[in-house]
Amino acid sequence: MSDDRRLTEQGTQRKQQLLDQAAALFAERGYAETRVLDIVQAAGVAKGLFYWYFENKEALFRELVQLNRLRLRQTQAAAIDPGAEPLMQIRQGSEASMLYMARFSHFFSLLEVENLEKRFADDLRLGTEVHAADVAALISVGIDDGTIRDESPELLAFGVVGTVGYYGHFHRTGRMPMPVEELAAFVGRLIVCSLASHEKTARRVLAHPLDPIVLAGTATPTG
Amino acid sequence: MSDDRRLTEQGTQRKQQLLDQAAALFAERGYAETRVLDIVQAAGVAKGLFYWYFENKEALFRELVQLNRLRLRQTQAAAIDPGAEPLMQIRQGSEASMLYMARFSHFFSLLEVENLEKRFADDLRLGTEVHAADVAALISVGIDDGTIRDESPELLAFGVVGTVGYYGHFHRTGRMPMPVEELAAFVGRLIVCSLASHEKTARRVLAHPLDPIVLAGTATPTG
Amino acid sequence: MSDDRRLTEQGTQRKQQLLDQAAALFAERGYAETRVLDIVQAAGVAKGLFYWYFENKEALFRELVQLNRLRLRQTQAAAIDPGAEPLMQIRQGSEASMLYMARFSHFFSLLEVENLEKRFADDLRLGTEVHAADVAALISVGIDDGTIRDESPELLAFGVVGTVGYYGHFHRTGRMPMPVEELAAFVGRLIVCSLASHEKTARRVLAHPLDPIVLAGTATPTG
Amino acid sequence: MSDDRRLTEQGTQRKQQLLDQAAALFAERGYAETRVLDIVQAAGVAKGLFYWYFENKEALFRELVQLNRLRLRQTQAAAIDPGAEPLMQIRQGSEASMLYMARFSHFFSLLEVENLEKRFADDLRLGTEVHAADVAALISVGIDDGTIRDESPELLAFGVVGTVGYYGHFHRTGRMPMPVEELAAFVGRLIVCSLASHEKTARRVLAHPLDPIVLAGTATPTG
DNA sequence: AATGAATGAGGATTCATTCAT
DNA sequence: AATGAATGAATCCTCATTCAT
Repeated sequence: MSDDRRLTEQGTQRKQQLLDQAAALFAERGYAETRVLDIVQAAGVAKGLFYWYFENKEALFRELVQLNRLRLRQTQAAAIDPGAEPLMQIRQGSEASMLYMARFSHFFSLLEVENLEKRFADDLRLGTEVHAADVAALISVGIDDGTIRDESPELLAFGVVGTVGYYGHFHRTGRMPMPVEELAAFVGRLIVCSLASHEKTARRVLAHPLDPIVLAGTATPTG
Repeated sequence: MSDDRRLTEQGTQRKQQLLDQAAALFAERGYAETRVLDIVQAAGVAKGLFYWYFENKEALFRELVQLNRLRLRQTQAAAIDPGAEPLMQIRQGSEASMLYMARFSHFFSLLEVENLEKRFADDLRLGTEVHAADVAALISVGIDDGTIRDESPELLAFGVVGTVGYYGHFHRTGRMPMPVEELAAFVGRLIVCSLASHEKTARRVLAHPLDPIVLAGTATPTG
Repeated sequence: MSDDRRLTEQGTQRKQQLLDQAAALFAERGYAETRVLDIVQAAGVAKGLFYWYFENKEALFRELVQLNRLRLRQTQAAAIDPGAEPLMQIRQGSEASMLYMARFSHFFSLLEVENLEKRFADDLRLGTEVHAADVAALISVGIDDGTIRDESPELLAFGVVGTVGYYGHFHRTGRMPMPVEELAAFVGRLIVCSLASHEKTARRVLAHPLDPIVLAGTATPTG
Repeated sequence: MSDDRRLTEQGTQRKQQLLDQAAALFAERGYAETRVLDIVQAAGVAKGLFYWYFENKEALFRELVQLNRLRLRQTQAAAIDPGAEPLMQIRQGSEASMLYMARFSHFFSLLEVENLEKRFADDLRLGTEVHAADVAALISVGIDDGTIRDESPELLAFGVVGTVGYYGHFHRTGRMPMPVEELAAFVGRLIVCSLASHEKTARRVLAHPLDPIVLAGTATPTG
């Protein structure tokens, strides 16, 4: 592949198919352990075709990561009620993230490669960094209006992102034997409790259940 | 290498040296990206010598993980006051873990390899699993005596382990620009707040500072 | 492509365009280093089209060589005055060759591929061989009439061909910072001096300048 | 291979062996057409071993070129009598070059890759460039003392280098069916005639035969 | 004529592991 | 213990060529 050429309808599908198969394989056995040959074989095409659509294996990976990040953000945005109080927005975002991660776990596994593949670090980090910044902003507001404990917003924000990430991870690796919705709700509660400045604030935010969450990109088989 | 033969004084040092260099390289660029050649070059010895001390690359990795796990547990055990209340013990263990992770970050990175290398999953998982079980037991006691929120102990325990893990990770990746002691204290507070059943419980547990924590294995040059 | 089918007007142009681009690329980076993809991209058409006009890459190359050889011979023939003395004819042919090589340098580079691509050796060799034979015949006459040194005509002929070839090469590779006409005149002088049996013969042949030389194929955009 | 490591006696031999085989193959079928596999198979070793001694195929090639250039210069230096007149020195150098090129023709073929492999152009050009500069210096002296025709020394020098190169080439490609010594003598004569300012100068320089020429590096099987 | 898609043989390079000394 | 040498399976990627539309 040389540049961003124009793809036909069929071409677009084929590319998507390769992305899908690659995502599944990466999630199943890891990036390094997945050969280009595995991907094309899974898609039932010849090896050379891979390079018609992608510069190389790494480029495919990056495309995958980018795509995923975009969708997660869309899901979060859709789940958050801009009019709600900060703590509530954080809760909404967290639960949405959990559900998204569970739904597209094979995709999301990719984001955990962070340590093994240093060369992807920046791409991957970007995701949490942006998310953390969003949360930090909400926390600042919460601290100002007294609903959130007065600690460093950045530090607390990393806690939120981390908690979501870890439970997602535990869920993916099969250590959370429960419906995702239940887990998501639990994580929401945990985060609210860890941030709330007072018991009653926490209780108030947790009082009523959230609206059902709609995941982005559900239509395509890619997930 | 065939079996666990007896090593001379020099041999032991040489082996330790290889373990150290490997740990540093694994942490820096990941397992798959670190070649045996890199390790021996870093240690300044010939390639063939590697196999005098280790069955193969994987065996070295496992040895590293095991060693690390052992030390972490020792550190935690030393930091925990068996007579203190559950929440306090959890706090002590968490802070100790944070300090340990910061001190031996190059070692600790290994525990995050989890996803990429499926074949190490079990070895690695063991660590968090055991830790989580310990914490869960303490949480159960706390729930019974009313100091900890009445949620699934297992779920909450994963939160504790996860929080420690994530902040450790963020710290390693240079996103926590502060002294480790401060970060450790923050994490302790966060965990206490997320678990405590009531504000006053949290306040009580957080009232006085912890005893200074002694890290295991500090003596060796490896540590 | 299967046989020599009849091309439409546009088809002929398209083919010529591909030949041109290929010639330029071959000259610039060599045969093996030029991919079919490069050629079609340079021509702005799709890859598949290449095979509509050419059997394969090798066939294109041979076509190019043949075309080039033909033109060179035409140019030489036009420049030579059949009535002049042998040494003069050789001089005329040499200068004409130099000018041709300079004018169509991208084409002419092809004749130097000889060594790398053994499979083209015969095609390419043919060119110099024929040229050398022509020159040798003239030399024989010159030896007989005493104007040319009495050495093996074949050996001397290769010297003429070689000299022209080398200076052409040096010129192409940018090591002759002077107008081609001047270089051509120099080469003519050098060859005359190297062949002439006596000083006065050389002086006589070099006494007057040559008629202006007309290059073959100048009309086409290819040239 | 990483850097310039220290080789054992055996290692040095093995490396030389690979260089030899590669030189022979490159000369026989060209650089691009020679696979690393061919080289190691010719040497009877495993593929991987190639990379123990050479960075890659290109590095081997460069090493070969460099080695060859060095030897040629040594041969030339040994053949030239510093006390002789310029034209004589040029004659001596030219004949020595011819003999060297014939003796190590498989090596020397490499220098003709010039056009095909643009990426080697600089390495290869260096050889002729240096040679031409040496000759040009001698020519300048000859022009000053009136023994050489008054033309641009640089231009004339390229003629000398080119003539030697071309006859060497013709010889290698089997078009000079005669003993090398004879061909070398002929080339010497041709060059002298092409440069000499007067017949008598040429005659004087060509009057007596040259001392026998000793080739550099004859001892090793490498040539 | 023309295009984008698809094929697959082929070649370079890496690297864990073994071997001889 | 230690070294340099050797092995070869594994894998990425290239690119001429063919195909379907």
